[in-house]
Amino acid sequence: MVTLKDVAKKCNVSLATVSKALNGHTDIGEQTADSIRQIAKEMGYLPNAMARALKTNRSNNIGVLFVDKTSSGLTHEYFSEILNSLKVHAEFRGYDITFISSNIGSFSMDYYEHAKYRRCDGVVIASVDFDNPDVIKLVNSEIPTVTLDYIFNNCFAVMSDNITSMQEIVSHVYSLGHNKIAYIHGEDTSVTQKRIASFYKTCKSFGINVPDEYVKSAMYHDPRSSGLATRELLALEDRPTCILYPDDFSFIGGMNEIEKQGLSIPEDISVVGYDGILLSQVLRPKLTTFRQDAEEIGKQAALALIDKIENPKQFITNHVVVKGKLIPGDTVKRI
Amino acid sequence: MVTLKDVAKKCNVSLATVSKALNGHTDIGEQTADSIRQIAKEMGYLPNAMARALKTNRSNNIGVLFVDKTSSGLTHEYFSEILNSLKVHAEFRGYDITFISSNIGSFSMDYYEHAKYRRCDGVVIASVDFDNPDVIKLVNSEIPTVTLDYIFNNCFAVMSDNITSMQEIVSHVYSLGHNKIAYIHGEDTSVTQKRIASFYKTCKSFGINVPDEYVKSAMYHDPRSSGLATRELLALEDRPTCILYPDDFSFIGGMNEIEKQGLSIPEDISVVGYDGILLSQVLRPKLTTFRQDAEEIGKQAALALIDKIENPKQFITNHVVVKGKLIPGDTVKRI
DNA sequence: TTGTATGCGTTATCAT
DNA sequence: ATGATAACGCATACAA
Repeated sequence: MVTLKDVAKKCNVSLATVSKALNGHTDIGEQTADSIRQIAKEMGYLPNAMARALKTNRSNNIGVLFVDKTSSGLTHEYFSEILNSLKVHAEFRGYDITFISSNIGSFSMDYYEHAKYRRCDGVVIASVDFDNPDVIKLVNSEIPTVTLDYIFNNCFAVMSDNITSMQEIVSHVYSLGHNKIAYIHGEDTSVTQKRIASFYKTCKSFGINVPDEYVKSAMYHDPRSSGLATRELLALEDRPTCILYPDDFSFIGGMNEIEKQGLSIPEDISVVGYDGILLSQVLRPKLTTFRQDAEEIGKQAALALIDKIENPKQFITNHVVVKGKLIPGDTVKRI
Repeated sequence: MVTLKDVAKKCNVSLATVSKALNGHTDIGEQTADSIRQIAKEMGYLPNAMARALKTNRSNNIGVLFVDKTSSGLTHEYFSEILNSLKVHAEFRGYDITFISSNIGSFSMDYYEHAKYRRCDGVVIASVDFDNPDVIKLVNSEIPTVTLDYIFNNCFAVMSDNITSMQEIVSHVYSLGHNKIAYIHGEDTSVTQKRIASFYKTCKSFGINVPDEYVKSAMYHDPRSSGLATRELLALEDRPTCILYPDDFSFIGGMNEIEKQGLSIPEDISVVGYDGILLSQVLRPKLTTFRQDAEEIGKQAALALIDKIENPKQFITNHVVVKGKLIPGDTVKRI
């Protein structure tokens, strides 16, 4: 381990001078600084992040909290895309990413304690379970936080645009002649509530009547439950002409059910997914879906959090809405 | 921030005593220790990981290096499952996970420097690009490392069993009467080489002749290239009766091509995937595939690395092979 | 412009 | 059984 002290000795200057030179302070002679940097590099000097953090009380490390009931958060492509984007943009700004969880080591810490223990400068919370007391404790703590797809009143939030997205989907489907539109939605979350409300509202704006039996409950990322809902919808006396799914992956369950009944997409029934994951783009017929801009969501989260960390005084806590984009495919027939 | 000093003051003992009590040293009086622990808890004391790391030269943090040419590593379900498992088991042993990358902040560090800077106690390397000089530098450094699916001579490796898996796949297909078996493989990596060799060897052991045109090159996780390869195979004069794909996701490309030609699975052509991702289990017909035990791979990687970190002297650097499992589906017809 | 000295919070050594 | 103290590597206030 080569330390500042070693470099100082080699350079015949004081430790403080080396520190300043390496950190680009202006009160060091031009050539002195240059030669110090040069020698430090030659010696393979690397700052010790721990020592620096201890001294400055800043770890340059941001925590990521993914709580998923199924603990499959990472295998959900939407989240892994966000995580990747978050990582890229945080790293660009000099921050590393550490996962936060409870149960670290033999005894358990809650999220706040874990983040505090690691001296995270901030935490990004992507979770379905915002009612979790531990999550609430973290959000209300002095640690800067940013939430995804959920708004706390004292915490910056990055929201995917669930209102507009449903508007666009319904409008698209309606413009192709459909007015018997069914919606299979995911489990009850604030995101789901928004989508449902927007679904009803948009339908109403077009004068579309939505019978109760056209709105089915299923689970996100779960083809089985969407398959069951699909079966129910297909069994209706007055069958819908188009079904909206909770997400692209769940649609697979619907697809299976539809094919099983000898129906074909989109000739006999039209369908729309949600998320725009890779899968939706490689299925044939190509799935009509709504692409959430996960890259942008991750980026906004990183930038907002870092801004909050670095400029706490002037930071304005509000929320930003990230627009997605309808991706027309070949699964909605013009009728 | 409540520190050891604060607790010491409250307890009317010295700072050293508190430290010992909290760390379970035996040279502290039973009741003293108890009351100290009690009070520390009440005061909400949390150790400062940075200070501790500085002093002990151990960060209780392990780095994860995912290099993917497409930088889509995380969106590959196989890897995200491994990552999740790694995380769970590392956390259980008291270690947190931090991503390692180059380009941290404005200037770039290589992987070794990054890991060193963060004082990672060890690094897990999951990468396709093991030729990368920076990866090699890291592996050859003093930092304990564990590689996934690649063997360096001085580094513990966790290997998925690519030899046996191909044996099982070919045996299964052969047992159902196929002897015209085509293999679409991924890009050239050591994993691919093993699978190809095992494919040829197993075929030979059954007396199956494999014409050169039955072995096609495509890319992992890329339905397009597998789709093209499928087209070529289907155009063959002497068409194979079964096609093995690089992975489940790539199979989608083949599926599209097969359907496009009006053929059906498995009546007209049989197919087998690889990986056993969620998707393979929800498609209908259910895809016959080989499930890699990503959970076990992540676990073994975590345990081996931590063992290497905590018992460097007695640690034996070798490799462990994690067996997967053939998951018969409905895509291979008995002929 | 450069150097000295202090302390961040902890662990560990050595006294007592 | 308990306490005083040094040291980990660094940044910084202050002195020179």
